Amino acid sequence: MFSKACEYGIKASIFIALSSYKGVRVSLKSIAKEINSPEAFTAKILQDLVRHDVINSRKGAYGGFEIEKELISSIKLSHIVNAIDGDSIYSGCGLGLHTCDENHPCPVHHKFKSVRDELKFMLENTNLEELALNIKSGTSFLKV
Amino acid sequence: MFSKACEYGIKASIFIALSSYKGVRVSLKSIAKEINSPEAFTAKILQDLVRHDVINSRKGAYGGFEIEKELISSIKLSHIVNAIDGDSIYSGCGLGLHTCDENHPCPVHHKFKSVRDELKFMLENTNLEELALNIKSGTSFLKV
DNA sequence: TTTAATTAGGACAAATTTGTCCTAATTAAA
DNA sequence: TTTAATTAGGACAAATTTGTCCTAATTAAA
Repeated sequence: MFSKACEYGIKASIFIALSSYKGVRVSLKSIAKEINSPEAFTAKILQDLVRHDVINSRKGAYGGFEIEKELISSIKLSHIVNAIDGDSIYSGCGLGLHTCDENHPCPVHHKFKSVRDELKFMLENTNLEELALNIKSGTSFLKV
Repeated sequence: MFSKACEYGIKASIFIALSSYKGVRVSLKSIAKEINSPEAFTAKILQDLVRHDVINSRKGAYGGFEIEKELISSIKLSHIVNAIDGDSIYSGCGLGLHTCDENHPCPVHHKFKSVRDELKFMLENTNLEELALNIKSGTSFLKV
């Protein structure tokens, strides 16, 4: 469904949010350990998220990644997915046609519409706060 | 959403179904032309579909690909997708966790459930007949 | 039986995604 | 000012997906 990069990006963002609530920046190292991802590859993805203003970074000693507490609830899954994979999952034709719309639909266009719309709605209406809280309460898990 | 291979596989199957209604086998060449796909790569995908009993092939002169008329309406999108991509789209964890279920859900498990279920339902309840008929009537299109 | 047309399939190449390694730049504490 | 800890980012490598080329096997007509 998502690329590996996107999967790591989502998990990393949740962990950063969780830690930001406690007011502590987290290092690449601890993120990679916590979400069970390859460190250097995760670094690239985090750079991407920084560039897209999803997370903040601070270089140097005592540096790391964080998200402003007040912003956590306003960051949607769609922001993360868009930053890393673009919007091709829920826009773009299911069968890869160059142009595919109501006037010139691919064979599965209408069949897919509700699935894509629901996916889009879900991504745009799920925020980092709720995901982080579920981790905190032990209702969901970041690895294994 | 799907792999390129799967996109080609779905489009090819629809075209083969369409032609099989007319009682004519279609060659790889004409399939690739009709669905605008690379010929040799399409060949591999068709082999896969033959092995999975989604379509039939006949070698040699006057050979090509076909589907038994009576079976067309019983072939679901899920059969094609499963043959080529497996079932990882609608089973398998959205964040790539090894084990992810009700007892040990990833952060997006419940959020994704309805999307995945709807996708699964759609794939399992859409058959080649209806897709082929829409092409025939000009309601949908296989290329551009 | 010969020939032309066709699928099957192996070997490989190109493109993309995933992942690694190394150095530069930066930061805060000592 | 020095040092240790850290992100940024370039270059590259491995793995996977996508795509190509070629020959073998098969088929039906002539």
